[in-house]
Amino acid sequence: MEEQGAASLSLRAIARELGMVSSAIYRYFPSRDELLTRLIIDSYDRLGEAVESADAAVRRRSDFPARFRAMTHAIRTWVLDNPADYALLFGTPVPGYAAPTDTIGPASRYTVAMVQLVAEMEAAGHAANDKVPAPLRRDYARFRARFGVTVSDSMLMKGMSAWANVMGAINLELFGHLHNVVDTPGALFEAVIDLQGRQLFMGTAPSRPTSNSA
Amino acid sequence: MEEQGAASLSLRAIARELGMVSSAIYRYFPSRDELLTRLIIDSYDRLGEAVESADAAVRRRSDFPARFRAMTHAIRTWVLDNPADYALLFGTPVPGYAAPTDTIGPASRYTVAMVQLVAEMEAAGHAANDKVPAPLRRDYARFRARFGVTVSDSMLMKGMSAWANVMGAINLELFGHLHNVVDTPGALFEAVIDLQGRQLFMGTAPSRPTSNSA
DNA sequence: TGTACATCAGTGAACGCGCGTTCACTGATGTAC
DNA sequence: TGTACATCAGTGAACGCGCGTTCACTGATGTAC
Repeated sequence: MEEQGAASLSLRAIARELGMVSSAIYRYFPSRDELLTRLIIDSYDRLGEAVESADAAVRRRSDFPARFRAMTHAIRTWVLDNPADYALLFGTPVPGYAAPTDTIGPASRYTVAMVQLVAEMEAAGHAANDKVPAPLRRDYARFRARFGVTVSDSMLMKGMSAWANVMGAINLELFGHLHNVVDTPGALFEAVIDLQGRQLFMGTAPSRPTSNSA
Repeated sequence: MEEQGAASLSLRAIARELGMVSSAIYRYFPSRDELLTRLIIDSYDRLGEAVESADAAVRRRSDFPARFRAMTHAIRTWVLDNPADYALLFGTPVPGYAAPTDTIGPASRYTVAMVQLVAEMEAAGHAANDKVPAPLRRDYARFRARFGVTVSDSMLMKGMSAWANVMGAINLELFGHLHNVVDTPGALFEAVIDLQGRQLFMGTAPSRPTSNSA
């Protein structure tokens, strides 16, 4: 059973799209919430898959800027190709619905992929030495434990800030906040990624003076 | 007529909240869309007002980092105090609704306030020299013309990237994407603002070597 | 100051619609002997 | 190979609900003379 279109997120709309009558859904899901959960998990998984394979497609594994570009572009491209999924995952939460714990794993996938990148950067000698507030350090310790990634607090913080920047640019574009302001959101995204990348890579050159591709 | 609570955005919910019967709304607004427009305009105006007065409260006008902090915190604070307004302004667009041009002015207010800041920074000697793609330069020319602000392309681009970063961090927090990841979103926001501020201010010291508060 | 009437702010019933959910059902497909 | 029956996938009618919208109405407030 595949729900590729996924235009609207009402049970009846999904049934309609599948060419079924609404009650037929209940043969597969006990309630709308379980259907929603499944849709959310599938969407997060497809997004995560898109980001991971974009990263994997970069041959020079030490070319971190290229990998950052590949991953962020993968997010934007996937979102533009699947605007309904974007609304489902990143739009206003559905009023009555509370996501169960099953969604945490898939939901983290695309984020962890990006954090993995900064972890590898750090392992390769890039340093970050920003002060990290104590409460965040606790959160980060849990994050590392849960997702099994080795990365310093300050590098993780940098990664999360970059994550917020990327998702913010996409959010503004997808939800129409650039209308009448920026006609070429692709160019703006490029610029944002570029500036953010600069903060991520050039500000923190490898500590060992390896021959570096600038 | 004031709709301070503004919990849900359905016409009937708003009527309920005002202690009225739903049809009474039609004495004041010809349709749901016009009501929505009014709510959106009012909300944007209150957000803009919050940001502007937070900025105005910083006495040392040349203390740009302080003003940046004041404005971004004003956005987050206002949003946390008015989550329903956040959903209305920045959540998933309402399906049938297309915002009329009347909303553009108020909608731009908080953004223009932040752009005004980078414009003043530039006037005070801060420089930005990132390459700006041609299509964005056209967009930016229109932006300057419409809002009457004097700022270079590269500085405006930096400002917009910072804007995306701030709104992204807020979006992740408000829509629950930090659940089970970061328990102290306030600390993360602080850190994001700090990193973003560093990119905005320390990367581009004033060209004239004035005595600078680091 | 008192009556007559217009205006105003809001009521309450009703409409058609899409929603999530239930329930008895139908007819095709698979399995047993 | 042929019949009997269970399982399966989906139908279709119905429910109660909240929605946006309409319409005839009510009763309080303001104004004219």
